[in-house]
Amino acid sequence: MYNASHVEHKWQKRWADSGLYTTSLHDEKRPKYYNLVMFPYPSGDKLHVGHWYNYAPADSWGRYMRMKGFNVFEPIGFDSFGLPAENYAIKTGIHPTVSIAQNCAKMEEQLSLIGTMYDWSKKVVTSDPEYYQWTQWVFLQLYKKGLAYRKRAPVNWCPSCQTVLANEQVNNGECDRCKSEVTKKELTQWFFNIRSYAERLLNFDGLDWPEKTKLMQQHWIGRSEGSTVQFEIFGRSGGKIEVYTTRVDTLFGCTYVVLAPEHPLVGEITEKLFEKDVKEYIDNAKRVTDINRSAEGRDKTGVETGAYAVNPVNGKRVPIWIADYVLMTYGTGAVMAVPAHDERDFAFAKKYELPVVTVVKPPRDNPAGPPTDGGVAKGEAYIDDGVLVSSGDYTGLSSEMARKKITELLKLDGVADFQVNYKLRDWLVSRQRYWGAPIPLIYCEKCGEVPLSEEQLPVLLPEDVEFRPKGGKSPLAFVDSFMATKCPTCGGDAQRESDTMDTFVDSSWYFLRYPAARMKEGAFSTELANKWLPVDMYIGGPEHACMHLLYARFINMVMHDLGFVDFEEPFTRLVHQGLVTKDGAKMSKSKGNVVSPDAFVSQYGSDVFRMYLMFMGPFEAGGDWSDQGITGVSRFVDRFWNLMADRTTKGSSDVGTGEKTNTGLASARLVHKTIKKVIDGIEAFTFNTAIAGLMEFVNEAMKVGVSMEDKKIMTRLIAPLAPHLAEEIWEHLGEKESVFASSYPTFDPAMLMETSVEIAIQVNGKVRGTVVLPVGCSRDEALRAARVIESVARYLVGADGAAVTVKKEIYVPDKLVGFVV
RNA sequence: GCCGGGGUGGUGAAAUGGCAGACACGAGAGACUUAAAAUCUCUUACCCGUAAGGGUGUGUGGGUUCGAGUCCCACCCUCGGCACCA
Repeated sequence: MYNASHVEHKWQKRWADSGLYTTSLHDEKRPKYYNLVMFPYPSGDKLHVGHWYNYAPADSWGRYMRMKGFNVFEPIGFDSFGLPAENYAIKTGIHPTVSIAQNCAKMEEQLSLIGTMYDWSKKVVTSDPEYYQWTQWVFLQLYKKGLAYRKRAPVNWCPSCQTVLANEQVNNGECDRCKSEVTKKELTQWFFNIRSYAERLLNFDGLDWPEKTKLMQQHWIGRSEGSTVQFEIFGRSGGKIEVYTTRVDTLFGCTYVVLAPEHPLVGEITEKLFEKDVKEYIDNAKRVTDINRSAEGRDKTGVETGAYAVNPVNGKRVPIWIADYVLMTYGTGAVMAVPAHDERDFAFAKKYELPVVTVVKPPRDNPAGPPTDGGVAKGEAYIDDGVLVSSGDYTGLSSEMARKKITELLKLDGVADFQVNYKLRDWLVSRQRYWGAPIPLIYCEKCGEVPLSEEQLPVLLPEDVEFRPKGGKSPLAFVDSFMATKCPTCGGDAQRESDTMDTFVDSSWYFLRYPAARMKEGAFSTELANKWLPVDMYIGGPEHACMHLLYARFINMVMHDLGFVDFEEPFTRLVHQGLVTKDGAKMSKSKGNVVSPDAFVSQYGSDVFRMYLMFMGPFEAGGDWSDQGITGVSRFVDRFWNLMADRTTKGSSDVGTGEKTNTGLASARLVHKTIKKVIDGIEAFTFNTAIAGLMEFVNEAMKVGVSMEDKKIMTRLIAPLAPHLAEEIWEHLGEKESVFASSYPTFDPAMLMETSVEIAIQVNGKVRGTVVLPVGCSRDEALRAARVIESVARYLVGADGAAVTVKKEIYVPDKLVGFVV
């Protein structure tokens, strides 16, 4: 009887004592392999099924690569700054330093129960000063390169968390963390200029990432090619409105111009008569913005300014409107409205009875396109490209050509130019919170904004703080002993920056530090980073596609540009684990459907639990948790144990397939087939089929016995999936070293060859019988053999007993024979 | 609305265009047992049939093909992501 709990304790202790998984980072003999999982947040809750679902298969992958001969580095750490610990402190008075230390210790213990081969000597904890000092250093590097800057900007503000949120942290107008409604607030904030890296971030060359993730990042970055066009303001010499458009080909169809409510020209151009309405609209827009524009649905609103703009292409006067469907944060904050060819402009024009002028028609060679005037007649905008009409000299040009020509010509007069825009906004890194890395800057009355020097790091978080944020200021702002400092330049009185950094800054460089986790002289070792990075395999949730994964790439590129590392991309291969749900719903405390692994682990053991999670389905698909199926894996482990560890092996050294041969070939074929199936499964992250392959082998071997040699093969085969079990059997089989010091079995393709094969026989596409034929049997032989099979033959004769005409004979070697009659 | 996954037995699932449902769970029957648990054996897509056998089946409707879960077109449902980006 296999005693999982005893065996697992034994091996966990032995692994830890022997330092088996402390990777020698200077080993030159084996190729390196950096196997990384996204590090966890050390929450007070226990490790849940989702953690296991992520970490256990990731560890199996690492163990597999290790046995394949790689020197595998598999580190782990804790992403320990952030709101939950601070909110917990506000509620309970327990200091984050204390609660985080407790949580880390607890999670470390739980993580070791999984039986992972983490190299704990390289642990990083982002809230330790020895780490965040270097997060501050990273900030300074960006500052020096001109990539960190301050600006006053309307920001997403969570009234409940009293903090600023990144766009990425706002969902449906709600705060990502507390679900409160997000409002706007004007604050001076620190930003990282990630936009200047937009173009490079769009390039995924050489990255083995899921297509889906690349697409999501591309959409997030949102590159668009267009033109800026300047409209003169009628009656105001020198007054100009610059608009951005991707459809300059529709310029002749522009019937009005729209400014965002926040546009700086609004006050200047509004005519007296319209001032009251405009003011009202803008006030309203601010409030509407506060409540969240999307909550208003898609209904467009706007107000007239009374001013007019002049279309540079034809000198036509068009009214200037203000509407909140134009965003100040994208393009120039002003658009030329072409209702005939833009859905939003069309809806707006209909509502306010503005003219609709068609200037693009479907190309003649596209009969599928709308018929007459592009669709305006049908009550909708024609938004596709086509051929220009009513467009002066440009009439008859294709949209594509017209965009080029119109911009080029207007460019000569200096009123237009080509322009590429991105949806991506700069990364807002200021947080008005306590539990984060302080931004390493001071404000001096004489010298202004002064960055600290490296020697002045870390800027330590003060211990004694009132955590509750007040009025949009960080709790640090109220700690005089922290705030008051001397200017490093002039020595005069100065104030520290009171904001801390977004925790995404912490996690955007941690993978660089792991190889030199204890390093005191720098954030990371250039030498070790160049040796060990990029990360060969990065495993984590798809929810990080547009945040963490984008930020990490950005920071890594900056480090590259500064000459600290010689690779641009940090993660070569990326795999996302699927979501484990319970009754179809995401597990969450509020729903009360969180499944705790602990009871299952103590009942069945961690190997069984790990394999059950892997057996549920493909790793990337996730699945719905059910308590039931685990018994199947548990039975399998018992049978595997009984079969392998039982020394009274049946005398035969062969594992038969029911047609046992004297040569033993049949058994070898099953062994090799199993090896192939397991390897294929692991490589594809479909561990379920790998485990199924092992089950098939055991089911067969139970009947006929298994040789010592094959026992050793199977034990090595299962080792990455059930590490404790494999070690124990390995020892039982008389091996002295760890099974993970052995190599992974390989298969011989020649051994997979069958001598005979069962072939399906189809008549008119329907299977009517089968026949066993030698492999590589000729067409004639196969057809002859197929014809005489009774269940087939009767379909080849008519009612009168005469042979029917066979119109076609098909032979797919070693697969099937087909007759068409 | 747009972009991307995904729809296969009672359940989780498997299947280079070639015998759909491997491997498991559950269920049913049996063996062992004083009994139960555990274990082992057999059955288990659906319909008709005592059976032999036949028919129908991979979200729906079309198409390509000797042959489609797999490829193409249209649609429905579902899960994720984005959402006035000019």
